[in-house]
Amino acid sequence: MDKSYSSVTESDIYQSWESSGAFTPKIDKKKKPFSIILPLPNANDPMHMGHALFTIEDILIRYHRMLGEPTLWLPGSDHAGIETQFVFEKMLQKEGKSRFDYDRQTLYQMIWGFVEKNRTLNQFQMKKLGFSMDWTRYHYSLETPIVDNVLATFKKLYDDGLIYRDEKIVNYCTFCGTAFSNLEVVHKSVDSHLWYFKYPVVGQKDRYVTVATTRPETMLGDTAVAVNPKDKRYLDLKNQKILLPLVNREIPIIFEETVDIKFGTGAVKVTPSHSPEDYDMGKIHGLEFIRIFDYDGRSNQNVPLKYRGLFPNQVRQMVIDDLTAAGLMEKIKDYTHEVGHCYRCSRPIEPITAPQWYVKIAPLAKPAIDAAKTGKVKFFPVRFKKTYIDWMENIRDWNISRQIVWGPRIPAWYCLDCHPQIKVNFLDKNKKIVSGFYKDLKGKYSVEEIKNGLQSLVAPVDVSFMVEESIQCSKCHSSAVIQETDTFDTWFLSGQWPLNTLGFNPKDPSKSSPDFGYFYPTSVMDTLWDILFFWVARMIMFGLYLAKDVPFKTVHLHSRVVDARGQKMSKSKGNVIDPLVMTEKYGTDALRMSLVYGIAPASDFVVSEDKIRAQRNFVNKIWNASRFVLMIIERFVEKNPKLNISTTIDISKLNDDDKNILTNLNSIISSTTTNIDKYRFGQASENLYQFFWHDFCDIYIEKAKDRGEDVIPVLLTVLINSLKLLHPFIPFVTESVYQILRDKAGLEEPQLVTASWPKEIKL
RNA sequence: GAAUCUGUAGCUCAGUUGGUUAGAGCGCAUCAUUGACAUUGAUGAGGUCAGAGGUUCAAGUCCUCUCAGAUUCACCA
Repeated sequence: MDKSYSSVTESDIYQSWESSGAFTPKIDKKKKPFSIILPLPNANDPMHMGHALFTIEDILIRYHRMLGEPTLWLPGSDHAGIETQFVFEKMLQKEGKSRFDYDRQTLYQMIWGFVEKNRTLNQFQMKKLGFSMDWTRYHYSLETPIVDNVLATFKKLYDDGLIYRDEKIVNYCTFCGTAFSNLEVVHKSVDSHLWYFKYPVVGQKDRYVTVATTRPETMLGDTAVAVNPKDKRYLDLKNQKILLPLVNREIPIIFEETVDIKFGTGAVKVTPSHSPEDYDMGKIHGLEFIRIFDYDGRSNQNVPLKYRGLFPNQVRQMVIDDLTAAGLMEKIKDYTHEVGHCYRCSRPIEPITAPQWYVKIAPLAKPAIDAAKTGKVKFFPVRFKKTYIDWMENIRDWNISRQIVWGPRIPAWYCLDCHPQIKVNFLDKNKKIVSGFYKDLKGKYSVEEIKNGLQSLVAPVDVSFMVEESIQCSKCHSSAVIQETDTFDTWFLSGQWPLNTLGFNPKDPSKSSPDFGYFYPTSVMDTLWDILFFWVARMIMFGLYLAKDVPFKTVHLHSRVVDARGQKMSKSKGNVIDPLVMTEKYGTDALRMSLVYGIAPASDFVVSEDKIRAQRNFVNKIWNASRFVLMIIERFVEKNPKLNISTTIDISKLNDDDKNILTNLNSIISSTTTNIDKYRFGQASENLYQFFWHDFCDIYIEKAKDRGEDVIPVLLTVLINSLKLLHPFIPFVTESVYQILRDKAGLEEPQLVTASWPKEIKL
């Protein structure tokens, strides 16, 4: 609202709504509820245009509230594991520090404090945008009861045999210091080269096998060369060995059908510890796994001395130089290929073997696929159903462990006395980093000192663990028991969000809160399509697994906001339009309207200041038209101080103009209702705009200027019904106008936010 | 490599199950208006709906192909 028109501010109106209790639904078993769980924003993140699109949810919520349904919009915010830690580490970096300067308890406390400072900011901002959320039911993902539930879910999965540890090849970012799921890897096309190396065959002078590779540096970890058994060029190499150059290790030649005869030379160097395909080959052929890069990104003791302690690109150059010098470089060709990059820091991902925690996903995915196929969960737009099912049918086991601090730790405990081969990293009393195997450190450091200064531990996959917290080992009764330092993938927690925010009890579902029984499954999950797999799919799986029902009946995927050049808005590109700046400049109503006006579902759409300005003019129009109606009423009251204002329409007294506008009103009531029901917000807002501005203002009101007081009932009826229809889109101005009208014309309903949705008028 | 989406007025985009002269906002032109309107109103110009073929009484809308662009998924050296 343009502030110059009224002394009532948007925040006054918001407060009056909130304090009236309008946002807090009352459970009424006789009525069907309507509920939406807010896609939880990151707690440390200020709002951007993407969040402003929650306007769509507010439209649904306000509409259903006006229909008289007990309506819940449940807000919350997420600790956002890796995202937040990444932001925090950037701050540390500016101070010349790093995460390695702190033990994990201290680091956790520091991040906690950082998030607490920012956590209320986006709440304030959501209120600015007029979102009618039930703040009495607000949740934060690290609240103790929520975390307890998440840990209980882990326990249940474990008891059901769906949790396991394995040392597979994972997507590891050595800069972020953690593994990622496949979804978190961004594939980018990179211009590089194919290097052709000659590997000598053992015992055969001048017989070489030439391999082609994009990653020369990994050759130090080769443990085989693979050729296709049908490849005639290599038939003589059965049972022969290769002498790996630079390393002088004898490695076998294996025959593997998956090797493409046509690619390169048809011979592949095999590095099982640093390539996903080679890992599979290594498993099938029982090859040696030699990991040559450590989790800090540097080469380790598994390579010859001169190559140790270096980053991959440094090793690459040395290997190329040394092979060239040895006359083993056959040729170098240009080659473009896809390389995985960290979605967080954009550095190349190092495929690396590491022990991780996994969820067996197939048993969870199956019911979630069925739910989509049978329509228990509906998708809008429907094309996303196919995307969802395709993805779910090809899903792989879910790596839920992250080697970061910020987030709940995986509830598993190891006994260091039973498993002295566990490696620990910690800060000693003097704050110096100590790394090593427990068996070597045992005499020198107490368990307490290790625990207090702990940064991380690495436990081989064959060690046993306990899933109940205890002070003693259940086998040897040692008190050297230490908790896993891996934390959960954020989505493991947020995947259970609808359950946990509504008070589901995973230990005993019958003891869940009344909210859960009433509001679950929720009505709609509205979110951006880019977290369909990350979040929506996981919520469906967890919902069905834990509560035996889907978490929401409809998934509505909304559009993505892009800039005028079609680019995704992001801080690093500097093309962000700040919704709060727009709110200040043009009013919240104008911003909201511009976010839904004329948009198609789930396609990118452009927000520009022009568009917002156009909607500001519309909001002004509403204000001014209302002022005109008020003026007519005031004149009437001056002349007839003792008469009441009537909104009752006497059909026999209507002229053609009256009949026309009322017919149009009826049709806009019915079209707006179906358009919102079918998520056609763009159409709904366009029709309303057209009706109000042209049918009502330009035609009816213009003609009304020449008429007497008899115009008042129709004028008021159309205005009030229009305000109601517009209210979900344009809440502030409509409410403020309505309340003035209420006082002048003696209307019954106290506020628009809880007023009844219009019904067609009988003519 | 697989899948999906997009191509409609100068710009940004709507167009629901195929149905009369294809719509909006911004911009542009002309006129009017400053007594609801930090303006607004009236009128108008501007489109072979990417291209080709097909189905149909009827296609922007359905089918096939071509061209152009975007995105997502994917372990190919």
